[in-house]
Amino acid sequence: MAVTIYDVAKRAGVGIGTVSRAMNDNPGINPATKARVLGVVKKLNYQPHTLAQSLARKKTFSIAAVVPFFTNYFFIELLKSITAFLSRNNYNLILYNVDTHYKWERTLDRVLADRSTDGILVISIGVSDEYADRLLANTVPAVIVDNLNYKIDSVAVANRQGAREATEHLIKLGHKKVGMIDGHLSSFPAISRLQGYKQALLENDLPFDDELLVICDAKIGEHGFNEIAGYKAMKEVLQLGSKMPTALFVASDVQALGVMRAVKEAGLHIPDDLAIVGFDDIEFSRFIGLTTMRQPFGKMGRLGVERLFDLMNGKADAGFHKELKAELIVRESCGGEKSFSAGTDCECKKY
Amino acid sequence: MAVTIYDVAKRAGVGIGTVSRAMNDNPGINPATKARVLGVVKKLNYQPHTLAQSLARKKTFSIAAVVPFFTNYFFIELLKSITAFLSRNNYNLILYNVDTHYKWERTLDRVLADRSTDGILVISIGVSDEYADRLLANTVPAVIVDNLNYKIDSVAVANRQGAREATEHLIKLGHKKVGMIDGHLSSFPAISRLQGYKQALLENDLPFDDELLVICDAKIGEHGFNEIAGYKAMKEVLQLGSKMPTALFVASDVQALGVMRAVKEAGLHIPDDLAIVGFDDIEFSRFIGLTTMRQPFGKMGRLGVERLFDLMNGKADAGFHKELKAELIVRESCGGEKSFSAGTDCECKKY
DNA sequence: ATGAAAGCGCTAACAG
DNA sequence: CTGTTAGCGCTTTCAT
Repeated sequence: MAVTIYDVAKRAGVGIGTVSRAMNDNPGINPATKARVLGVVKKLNYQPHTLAQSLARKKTFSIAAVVPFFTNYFFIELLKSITAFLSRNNYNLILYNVDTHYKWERTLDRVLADRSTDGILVISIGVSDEYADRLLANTVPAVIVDNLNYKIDSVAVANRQGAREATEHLIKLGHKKVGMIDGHLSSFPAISRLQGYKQALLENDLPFDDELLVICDAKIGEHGFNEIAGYKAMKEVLQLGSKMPTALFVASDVQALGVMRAVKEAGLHIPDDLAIVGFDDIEFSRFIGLTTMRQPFGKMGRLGVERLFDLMNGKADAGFHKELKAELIVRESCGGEKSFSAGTDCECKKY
Repeated sequence: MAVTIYDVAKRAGVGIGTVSRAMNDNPGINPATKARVLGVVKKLNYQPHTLAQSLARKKTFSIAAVVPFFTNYFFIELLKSITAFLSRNNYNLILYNVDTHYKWERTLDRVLADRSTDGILVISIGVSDEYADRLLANTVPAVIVDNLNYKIDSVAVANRQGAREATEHLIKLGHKKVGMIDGHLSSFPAISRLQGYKQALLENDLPFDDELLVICDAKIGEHGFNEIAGYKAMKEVLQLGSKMPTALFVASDVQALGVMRAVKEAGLHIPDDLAIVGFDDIEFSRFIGLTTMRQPFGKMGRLGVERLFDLMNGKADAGFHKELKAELIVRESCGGEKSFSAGTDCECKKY
C-alpha cells in the first residue's frame, strides 16, 4: 500500500494531527516541527489520499461538465479554458457526454446524485424551468454556459447582438433582400438570433418577409444546427426563384457549409449570386472564406468556471447572466474588396 | 445533509450492514428484508455517497484520460466512444488536458499521485521508455491510445500499413514521382508513416528520393502536424521546380490543408498538377474532397477502454498491442473519374 | 503547540 | 440471515 499519514506521523514522532496541520499550512504549529514533518513527507514521498480528504472535508476538488458532444466541436475551446483554470486551482474535471438533447436530464440527475463534484457546468444545454428548480434545490451550484435560463447563473454569447450585427453587415453592403436560415426555434440561440435578425431589418427600414426565413427542422439532427439541415434549407430558398434573397444570414457556420454546397450545386456563385454570413467561426470557416460572427469561447469558458468557483466559495452576489459580444470576422463570402474564391483560401494574418 | 445509510437503517429497523447488502445485491440476504429496505431506500430517495464507497472499497469508479487538446480535435471521436462505454458501466471520466507535448509527464504524475482513478488512458502521447517503467511500477493500470510503447498495452492505427496503402494508391494511379510530407520524426506516427511510404516505394520498384521527402519542423507547433507546417513544407517542395513530384502523400489532413493552400498560391491545381492523399479523415476532409486514410477513432477508443477494464479487473492476458487498419477514402484530390473542384464539394452519399 | 479521539459515509469481516 | 464493529485515510475539535 501507499504511504499514509500514519507512516509519516510515526516516522516523525508526532501525531497524525500534526502531520495534517503541517501539510495544510495550518497557522498554529511550531515552525521547527513543521519543517521536520515536511522533511519526512518528502523523504517518504507522501501524497495525501484525495478521496479521504474529500470525505473528511466534504469537498471533492472536482467539478462536472455536462456537454452534448455532437455540437460542433467548438466546445473544445471551452474545455481548454476550463481545464486550464481548474488545473491552476488543483481541481479535476469530470466529463459527462450527453449524446442527444433529450437525455441530458438523466445525466444531470446522475451527477447530482453522485456527490462527486463541488460544482456543475452545464454546457450548451437548454435547461427547462422545471429542471432549473431542481438544480437550484441542490446544494452543489451550477452555471450554464452557452445557453440561458434566468434562474441559473450563465454566460453565453450575445446571440441577438451578433445576429443583428451580421445582418447589418449584409444590409450595409447594399442588400435589400436579406434572408435568414435558422436552427429550430426550440433552441434558445435560434430564437435570439432570429430576434437579432428582425431587429436589424427593422432598424434599417427593411420589411420582414416570411418567405425569406427558413427554419431548419429539429428532426434533422439536433436543433437543425448542422450541415445537412443547412443544405436542405438552402434548397428551399432556391425554390423562391426570382424572389430569392441576394444575401443570407445563416445561424451557424456548419449550416453555412450546407448552404454553400447547395448553392454550388445550383450552379450559383458566392458571393456574386448570394452573399452569406455565418455564426460561430468554427475552425474551418477561414479556409472557406466564410464571413462570420466569432464566438469568444475561451472567454466564455473562463468566465463560466470563475463564476462557478465564486458560487462554490459563497462569494456570489446576485444573479449573474453574462453576455459576451460576438465579433464580426470579414472574409470573402460577402464580396467587397476581395472576390470570393472557393477552396482552401484563408486569412494568413492569423498565423 | 443528504440522507445516509444510517437513516435508511433506522427507518427500516435494520442494521447498516443489511442496507449495504441490500443495495449491493449481496446474495446472503432475506428477500423480504431486502424488499423492505429497498422500499425505504426509494421512499427516502437514498443515494450511496460515491466517495465513501470509493474509500471503503478502494475503488474509485472513474478513470483518467490524459489528452493533448491541441491535437486535431479528432480525439473527440475517441472521447465519444470512451464516455459511452464508461457511462454504460457507471464509471466516470476525469479529463486532463496537456497543452504541450512537453508537459504531459507532470500531469501524469499528478494523476498517479491523486489516486482518484482506477485506470489511465494515455492518449496521443509518446511515452518514453523511462516513463513507461514508472507507469508499470504503479498499481493503477494504463493503456496507451493512438501511440505506441512496447512496455504498455496500446491500441493505435496501423500507421505503416495506412501510409503504404496511401502511397500505393498514388502509384497505382500511374505516378512515378511520389513525394511525402511528414511530421517531425520525434513522433511515433511520423516514423511509422515514413516507413510505410518507403515500403510502398520499394514494393513498386520506385527509388526513394531524399529530395521528395520533407519533414516538418517540430518547432512549428507540436510535431509539425498542423496547417502552417504543411504550408511551409509545400513551399519547399515547390522549390524543386522541374524535379517536383507529381503526387504527394501528406502525413495528416491538417497538413494537407496547408499544402493545398500553398499549391493554390503557386497557381497550380490539384489534382492536375499535383495529386495528394492525406491521413486521418478529419471532419472537413470530405468538404474539400481530400482523398485520405480514415482512422477508426471510435473503435480505437472502445478497444482502449475495454482493454483498460480487463487490466483493472485482472483478466488481462499477455501484452496487448492492437493495430487497427486505416481505410482508404477516395475523393477528388487524386484525380480519377471525378475532376477535383476546390470548394465545398463533398461526398453526398455520406448523408 | 500538539496528541488523542471523533467523525466523514460506506464496506466487509466477524459474530451470532 | 443480520447486527455490530473495525477500518478506508484524512480533517478537526477537544483537551492538555
